Formats: sequence, C-alpha cells, structure tokens
Amino acid sequence: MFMKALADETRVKIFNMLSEGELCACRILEEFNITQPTLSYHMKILCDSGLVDGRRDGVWINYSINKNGLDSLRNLFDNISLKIDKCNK
Amino acid sequence: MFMKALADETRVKIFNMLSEGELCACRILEEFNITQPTLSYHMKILCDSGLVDGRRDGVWINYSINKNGLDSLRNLFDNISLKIDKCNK
DNA sequence: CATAGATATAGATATATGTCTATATGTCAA
DNA sequence: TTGACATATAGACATATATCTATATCTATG
Repeated sequence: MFMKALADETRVKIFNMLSEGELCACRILEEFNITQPTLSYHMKILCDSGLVDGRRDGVWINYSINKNGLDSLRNLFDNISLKIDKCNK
Repeated sequence: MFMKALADETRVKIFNMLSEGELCACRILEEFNITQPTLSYHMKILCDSGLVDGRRDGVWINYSINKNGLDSLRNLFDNISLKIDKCNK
C-alpha cells in the first residue's frame, strides 16, 4: 500500500532523497541515526509498496524511485481531483 | 501529515467517498462496521491533516475534501516526478 | 429550560509499527 | 574456500494506533 509506505517520517525522507537519483543503502544510512537492520526494514517496505526499486550491484543495492509506482500514486489523486471538479460544476 | 492521514484503510475509503461529494458523518457511518466514536476519531485525523473539511449544518457536520490540501498533495508528487524526469535526461 | 439526537472526549485495551541486538545470508576477492 | 563487507532476518520490546464503552458536549425544538 502506497500510503502506508509513506506514512513514516524516515521513509518519506528516503523517498525524497531518491528523487535526486539512485542511492546505495549505505549512502542512505549515513543520513539517519538508525541501525542498518532498521534501514533494511524501511527499504523493504518501500520496495514492497512498489514505490521504490532495488538494483543489486555486486555487494551493494542501489535504490531508486519506481516511476510506475509514483505515476499510479499521482493518477490516484489526479482522478479524485477531477471527480471533485466535475461535482462542483 | 497527509500520508499518515491516508495510511488507514477506513480513512482512505472515507476520502474516496468524499470525492463523490459532501457527506454527513451519519451517512459515512452507515458504510462501516465501526462505532460513532471511532468514526469521529478518523474524521478528526482527516480534518487535522488538511485533506478534509467539516462544515457544521445545525446538528450535522458535513464533510468534504479540502481542494487545497489535495492540491498540495498532488504538487508534492508532481514535483518529485518532474525532478526524476530531469535526472534521467 | 428540558429533552432528543448528533458529535466529541476520556479511558481502557489489543494490535501494529519502528527500533534495537544478535545472527544469518549473499557477494566478491585473495 | 575463506575472509571481509553489505544487506537481510529473527526475536525482543517500547511506543503508536485503532478500536471499544461510557460519558460529555453541542444544537435545535417543544
């Protein structure tokens, strides 16, 4: 579920960081005061939601925003917005 | 926080119901197997988030989607989408 | 003002969530 | 294949969240 994935401060920050481009888990970890397993937990939630992709590059995993997931999310709200405009006509 | 407000199944359903137009709390309540205080709790969270407005009409309170809140939410994701497109250029 | 009906608040509680430590797994290079 | 390092999983635990019952508050009307 998209919303649940972004319901946590830490995950929102990660998502925003990824909007700048692909990042390795270890790079993300540096920005937070959490342990590696905790980050792993958050990355799993983000990936499972479909909003983020993980690409293994040897020992590292590079994370990036999944464009399809993001677009689905945008369509969701765009459609609600359109529906409202239609009702108010 | 927008995301936390929509992180709950019930609240997402309510938000979608409101996209069809304004609704009284009692009408919303009919659609769920929850008690009145529980609905009140959810409506407070939705209103506090800025995504939903409550308009008192005598004894009733009519809820509707706050267009500004929704637009903020849309801009958030639109901006991330734009940022990604820029990075991939 | 007293009553009825709609909504809000308080307090209790079960479950979900985020965090940690300890340990396992996966991947590369010597 | 063994060691080093990146990431994942397991288990424990404190806090947050969603829910309920009981009760309070608000609004209109007789």
